[in-house]
Amino acid sequence: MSRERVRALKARFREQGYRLTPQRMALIGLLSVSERHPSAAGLHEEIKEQFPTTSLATVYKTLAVLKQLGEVLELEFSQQDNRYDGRKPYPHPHLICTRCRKIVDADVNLGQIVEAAVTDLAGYRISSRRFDFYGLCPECQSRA
Amino acid sequence: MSRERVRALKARFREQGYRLTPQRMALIGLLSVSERHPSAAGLHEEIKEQFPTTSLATVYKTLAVLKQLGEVLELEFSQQDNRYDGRKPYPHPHLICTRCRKIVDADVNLGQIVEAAVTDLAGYRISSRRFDFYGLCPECQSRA
DNA sequence: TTACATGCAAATAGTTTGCCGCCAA
DNA sequence: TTGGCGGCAAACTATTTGCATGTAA
Repeated sequence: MSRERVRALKARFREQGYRLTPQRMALIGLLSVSERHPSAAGLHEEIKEQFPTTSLATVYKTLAVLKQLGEVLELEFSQQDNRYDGRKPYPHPHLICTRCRKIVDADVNLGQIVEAAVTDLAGYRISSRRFDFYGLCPECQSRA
Repeated sequence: MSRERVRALKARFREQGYRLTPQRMALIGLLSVSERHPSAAGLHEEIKEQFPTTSLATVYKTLAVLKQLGEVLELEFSQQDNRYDGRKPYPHPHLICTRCRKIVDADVNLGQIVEAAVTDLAGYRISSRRFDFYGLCPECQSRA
């Protein structure tokens, strides 16, 4: 539940010696609620509704802190905004619409399926993984 | 075998009405051989050994053609160079070292394992997928 | 011959950084 | 009180684009 997630994130900030500024609390609140895997720019737009002077740089800097704490999952893209998940900061599969760029969680536990196979694969120490599915969401299919 | 791959790629260029310039043939040759998932800049460096005047823009433009033909797999990253695979242009899992950035193919057929589950997942029409594993390669582990 | 490709340079865009003033602890 | 933080602007970097020249077919 998002209220708990907010509390947990604030606690982690405090215990790691990071200051809890209004901007950071706002970002934590948004990330704890959003299921839409927002971009930094999107988060910035939302935060400005509460704190109009907030800069995009601050959003990026706070996301960097959260990444370092392992409290946000970053989905990298090369020519589009990266997308962030603060509700489920651990690797999990997504459904990514190649048209509208909507990202939702895939309801299939691929992690467990291949867990045994990937913990020590070819001598690698696996620390993270990325299972993404690209395709058209139902809405875009009907628009086509 | 890479000689066949070269032939196939040249044929596809011709049949699609694309010209086979020396630069393009060099790039096709490199992509058909390289198992290291090179970056555009890396390919540019290699091509310049054969054709010193070749520009990076031409490399990108030719990669764009190959992408459109579905003859190269592009692995996107946000703050590092994208990486390309012209030998196996279809989705397949990789092992990506988070330290040295080396990328090798993962010898596990995840695609087949979850094939049935993902062809029509949550109403999406899946067209592509990305299964990447991040971690330390054996070399980097021993250096740590 | 001529439409398409090359190569240069400039533009683009997401992200990061430097610096100074400010405020959370 | 004070060292970390926010905000602004500039820097950075991978990639894309525009255009004049060159060349594959």
